[in-house]
Amino acid sequence: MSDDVRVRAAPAPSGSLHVGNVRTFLYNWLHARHTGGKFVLRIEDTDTSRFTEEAYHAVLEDLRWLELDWDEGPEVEGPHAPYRQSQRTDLHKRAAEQLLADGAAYRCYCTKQELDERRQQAMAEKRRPGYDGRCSRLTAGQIEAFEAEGRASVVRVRVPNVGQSTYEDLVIGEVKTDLEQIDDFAIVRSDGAPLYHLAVVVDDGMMQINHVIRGDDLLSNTPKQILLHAALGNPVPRFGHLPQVLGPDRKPLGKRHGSTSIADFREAGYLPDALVNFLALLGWGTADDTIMNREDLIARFKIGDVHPSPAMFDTKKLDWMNGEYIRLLSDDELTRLVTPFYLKAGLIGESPSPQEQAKIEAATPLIKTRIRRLDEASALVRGLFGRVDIDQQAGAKVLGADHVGELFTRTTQALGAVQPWDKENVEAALRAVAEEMGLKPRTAFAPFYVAVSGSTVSAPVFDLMTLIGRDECLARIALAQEFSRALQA
RNA sequence: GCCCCCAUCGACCAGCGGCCUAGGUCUCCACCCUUUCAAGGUGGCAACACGGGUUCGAAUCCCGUUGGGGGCACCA
Repeated sequence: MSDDVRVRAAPAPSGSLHVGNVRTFLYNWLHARHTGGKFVLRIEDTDTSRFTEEAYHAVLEDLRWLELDWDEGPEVEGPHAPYRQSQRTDLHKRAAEQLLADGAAYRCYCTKQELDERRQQAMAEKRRPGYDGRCSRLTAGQIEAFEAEGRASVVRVRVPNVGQSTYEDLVIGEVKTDLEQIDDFAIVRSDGAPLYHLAVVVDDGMMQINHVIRGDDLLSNTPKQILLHAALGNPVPRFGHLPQVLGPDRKPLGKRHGSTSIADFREAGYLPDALVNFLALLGWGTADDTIMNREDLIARFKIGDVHPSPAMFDTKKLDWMNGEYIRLLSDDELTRLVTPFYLKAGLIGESPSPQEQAKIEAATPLIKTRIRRLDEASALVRGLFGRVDIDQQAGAKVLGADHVGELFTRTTQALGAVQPWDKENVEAALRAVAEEMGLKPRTAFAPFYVAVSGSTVSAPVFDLMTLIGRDECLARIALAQEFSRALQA
């Protein structure tokens, strides 16, 4: 039982999750699923001023969208509830009292101002700017005097200043820290609010988390947490530190890199499976396989194989991979997924008519190999849902050619005779005209792309023409004919 | 200033002392296919940061340099 892996994700709810954090959660999730352990979700919402209920729900929604399911946590609950840190402060305070009683911690009466001054002085003298531990040496009389004075105090942990803290990191390997480098850190604020290190350690301990996998920005804090676990009498969990996810400028991925939240990726038309696959490969990989579904990932992922060096978030590869996943979709699935994007692009209304619905479905096989993100689809099939203004550049480039007038005239005649109006016949008619005029296919058909789609880039034109019908086709060709004449004049 | 972590093609990974003439994927380039754009197929360019060791043998182990990142809070 106690051998079962228990990991956790501990997001601070500040809106839609950032891809870097998601990668961390994913690795926790994969580690839990690979080992048959439990994945716990705990919301670290202690800083109530910064976090909203809305942001909290956004986090849960992101995880659900990504299909990273949690075994214990908000809404599913579990034996270690509550799973919101803000509801656990009493537990944290009690732990602090215990540490105080055991002598593992002490009250520090230095004021914020005093600490700031000393820190600045230390910096000026090029010394390490940490706390010097003076309140740990207070006499009973001095403490009494401070208390009588009504001085506020923080609670600090006594950290020995000799010796080393050593642990075996799951991804980095052995990590040694001289305890001299760690000063007596605060665990409770002067207003009584428990601080981060206390809260995590207490919660991880009570929730029996035995593998802590997190970003390496917490690496140098790990000895503190190991100390705290020991002081609290907890079994010390194993730690694994994941390197940063970098932006294209090789700086840690952040807000200034633009759209990096899960909500952004969802809106741009990335699929959760693609994102999961891609993120899994950011810091880990196999010799041969790139496209791996969740089962593959779970089967092959080993936390010990994670690369200890930082990885750059490369959108190009994500785009490619997303395209691969789109092509893996059935037509029905793809239709269902792109429809909201057509709505957003204004191609269709809230509740499409049967005719519109038929077009939506007919468009799917036409876009499937042509998009890498769902939001790219509407541009390719816009002409299917209504007339599109001719793009000036495309028009000038294609419709200005000498053969265009005759091509349009002859084609109009040919299309008038097509019977029945289906793709084979439409295509045959156009090819026949091209051949009569001795035109290469690409020069013969380009004008029709512009006439029908307004652009030279779109879904295949024979399909579009067939779908919009003869009358509409002839009308658009007539319009393009005018455009062409205007150019000649 | 002090401490810690990291270092293979442009990018992501493989490599755990000989299988390495360093492999795969994305990107890029060329060609093929082709109604545009894609998709698909074939081929190509491209890397062990540097310097010292250890060893019969090093991309792999050790040390240093350089470069990148993180930390040193009554933030998380």
